[in-house]
Amino acid sequence: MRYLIVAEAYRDLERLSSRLALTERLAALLAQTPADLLPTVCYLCQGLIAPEFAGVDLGMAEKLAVRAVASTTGTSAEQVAALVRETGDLGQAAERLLTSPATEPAGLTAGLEVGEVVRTLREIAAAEGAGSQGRKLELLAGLLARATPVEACYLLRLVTRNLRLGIGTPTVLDALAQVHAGGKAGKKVLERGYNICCDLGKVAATLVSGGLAAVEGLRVQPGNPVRVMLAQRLADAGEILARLGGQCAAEYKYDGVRVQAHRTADGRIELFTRRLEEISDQFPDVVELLAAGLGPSEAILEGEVVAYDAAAGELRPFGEVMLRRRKHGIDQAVQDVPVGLFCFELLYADGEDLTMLPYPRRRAALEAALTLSPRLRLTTAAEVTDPAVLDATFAQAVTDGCEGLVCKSTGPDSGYQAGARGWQWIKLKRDYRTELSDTADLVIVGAFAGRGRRAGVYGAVLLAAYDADADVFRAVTKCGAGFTDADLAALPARLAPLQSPHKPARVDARQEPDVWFEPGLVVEILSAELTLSPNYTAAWGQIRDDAGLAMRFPRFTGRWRDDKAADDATTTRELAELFLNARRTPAGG
DNA sequence: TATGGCTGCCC
DNA sequence: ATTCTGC
DNA sequence: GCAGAATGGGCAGCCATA
Repeated sequence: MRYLIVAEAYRDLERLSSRLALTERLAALLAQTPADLLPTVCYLCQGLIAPEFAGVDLGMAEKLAVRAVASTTGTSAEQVAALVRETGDLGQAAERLLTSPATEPAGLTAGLEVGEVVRTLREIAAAEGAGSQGRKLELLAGLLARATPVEACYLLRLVTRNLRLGIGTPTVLDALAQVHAGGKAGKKVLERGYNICCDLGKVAATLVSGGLAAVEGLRVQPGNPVRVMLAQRLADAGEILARLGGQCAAEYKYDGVRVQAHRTADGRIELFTRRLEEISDQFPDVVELLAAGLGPSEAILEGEVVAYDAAAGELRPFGEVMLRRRKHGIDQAVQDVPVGLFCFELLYADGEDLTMLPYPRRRAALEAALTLSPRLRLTTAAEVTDPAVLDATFAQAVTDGCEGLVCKSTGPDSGYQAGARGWQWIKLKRDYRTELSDTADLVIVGAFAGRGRRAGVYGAVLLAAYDADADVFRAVTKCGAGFTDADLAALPARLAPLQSPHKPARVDARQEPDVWFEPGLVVEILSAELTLSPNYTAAWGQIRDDAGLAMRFPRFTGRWRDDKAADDATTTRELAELFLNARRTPAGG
């Protein structure tokens, strides 16, 4: 099958926006795909070359791809990068370069085969060791040299993991159902199949070879990760309870790494992250905890791995558990950063799929399946029916060092919805509630060119706090979330008078924005918390010698502080105080 | 051998 | 992770 | 309300290069 067929389908998809039309066009592509290539084309439509949990990393992304484009088109990497900045899309930039008369010796571009595209990308993924970057570059450049401009465009978007077609896995499932399962009716079955095996190619192959019945026959199986259930967000206790039918189980939301632990029939224990990465090697202590404390001979359970001082009963911040995400020096790291596993779900036990059971029964089964120990624990949970009690529970959770609560439905609808972000689980976090959150009024000192749908406007801004002692503005975060299209459209005009050809004298930042601005425009920024930062210079040295402050999950609140001048902005001293107060009293007032 | 850029993956 | 937008 | 696509900080690993 020619890759051009796929690329042209992509081109059509990109121009559509109605979901029905997208599904229709995708179905047409799948319908003309030979059965043996169907799994591959499904992966390609997901922006993958293998199932997520296969662990295939290209080790190549935009920067290397830019060099490959430069090499193929006989331009410089700087020129390609400039075009990327202008168009907001490497695929488009390459397509333009390949189409220009200077580089196109007409007719020489025979085009690619789907098979060779995938084979070559796998070869790129496999390349490692000295000289591997050059090899990856060569391989991609080789493909590009024979690709038509449209093929090059989507090949590059595939490599940069940014297909931008307006379709995701749910739409591919829709299309698959339409083509091979006799219409929309099959969608639910396919969805379920995908959610429990996490392999769209396998679902497609199963469907084609054995029909819908075969897909229905796919089973949850220890050793094969299940797509995790996700939570909605809400800021108000009353609303949450209303959504959950007046009653919920409020569980502490720990700030760590979510893991899905599998014990297979042979007794091995494997840990997967929420994005299906295998991380058993990084947490041998967690594997041991489960080996000792997990009853069922086969099981799938979920919990949060949290840096945890068991002796003090103290939950440690997120950053500490991240130090455990390493490949080398694990033994030392295990000693340096002790962790606990706080369990909250049991999906499978002793041959039985529990995902259809309502939450209370799963929780009971979880409790029965575990022999708890100081580091192997259950999440703190409470049945709640009163908004005031929910608020109090929330406050306690934050005081105890948690992010907040996950409020879970206890009703008949409370099965484990693999892969779904439904309303059976609702998150309540401190920063969702403006009155409890720390906002800062920060000064825009720079901006970055937008990508994709933000091409042509700024995609993010560089923000600084005011160091009143030095009369300098020190960078504290970038921010691109929270801006509406209208906000973004308005930004260039607001900032134009402040634009500077170089970093302004009163700005202290290590980042290199595409455009600098004299401090003048102030915006309100909300964040989950302040963190120590090796990259941002706000309050540098005030808390720790070699660190400044940055923001976790920054977003624009929508409030332009036109009433404030730059030196009325939040000061670095105030940020330092906020940081220190947050550490002493997690409840924050 | 040390450093820095890039990548991938946690949140 | 959070947030916005088109359907 | 779903699905998709914008965007954040920061760490470790790997490779290229000074």
